[in-house]
Amino acid sequence: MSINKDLVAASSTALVLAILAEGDSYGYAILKRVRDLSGGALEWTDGMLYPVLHRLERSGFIESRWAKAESGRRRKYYRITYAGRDQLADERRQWQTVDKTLGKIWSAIADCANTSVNLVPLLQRS
Amino acid sequence: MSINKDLVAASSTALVLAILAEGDSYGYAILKRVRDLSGGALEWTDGMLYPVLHRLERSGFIESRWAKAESGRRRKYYRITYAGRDQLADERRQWQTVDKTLGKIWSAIADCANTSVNLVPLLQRS
DNA sequence: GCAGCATACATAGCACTGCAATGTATTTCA
DNA sequence: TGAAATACATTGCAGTGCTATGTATGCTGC
Repeated sequence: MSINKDLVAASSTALVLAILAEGDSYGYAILKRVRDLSGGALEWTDGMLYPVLHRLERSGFIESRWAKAESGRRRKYYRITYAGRDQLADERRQWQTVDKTLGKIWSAIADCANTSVNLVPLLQRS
Repeated sequence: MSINKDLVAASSTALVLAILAEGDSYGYAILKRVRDLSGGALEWTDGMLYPVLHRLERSGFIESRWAKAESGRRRKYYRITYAGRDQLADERRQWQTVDKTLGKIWSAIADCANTSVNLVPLLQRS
């Protein structure tokens, strides 16, 4: 299943901030975490994630430091700031508001389908 | 509460299609339905909705016809197509996939916060 | 030693998108 | 008669972003 770009974009900030709220991390590891969490449904590209990280850093929601792994690899670790935690809470609130709205209309459709099951085919044909 | 534009955009197709799956409707009524469903949190502008409706029509997900209300007002009624119903199912599936992903990481954070409650303040200050 | 792969990060131009701002039209009501 | 409500339309400017591409380095098998 491919997830459309709007939805990826709309959820990316919340996901990145939440993953960093779990603990400091770096780009490559974040990519893998997103893939794991989504069961493979969300496959972000490098080209997408890094600009997101840079944007979040510019906004003051995360901060970074270069470090070296035991293997000798350099990594850029990101960490969520206090402002970032606030933003995450806001993102979460917004997501849940919209989710609740969608949930309502989806329930309403399910009710319509059940009560009008005999009428819908007729209406559709005329 | 204002919902950011990405999230509005990402949810607008699903919302419009779902509202029309409930029953035929027209622009102005859709605006009011969205406001009602969201408890006032989602206030779409005309300028946003009509291009969305036109786009969905171009894509074949909805179709339209002009009619006159009892009051004499002209209205453009929109109706979801079969293709539109398929698209709605897809949109729903995608939303729920991402919602589930977010739910997992939000739960994980809640667990982190609970188990590390004594450590977090110390780590943050150093 | 070397090539291929994995690990890690960077970036910009082209393509695209979209909505704020603005406009039109008509009915209702004080 | 004018303001408000009801109803729809549209585009240019502003903004956004991700595809495509690139750099760097460690690891491993041959």
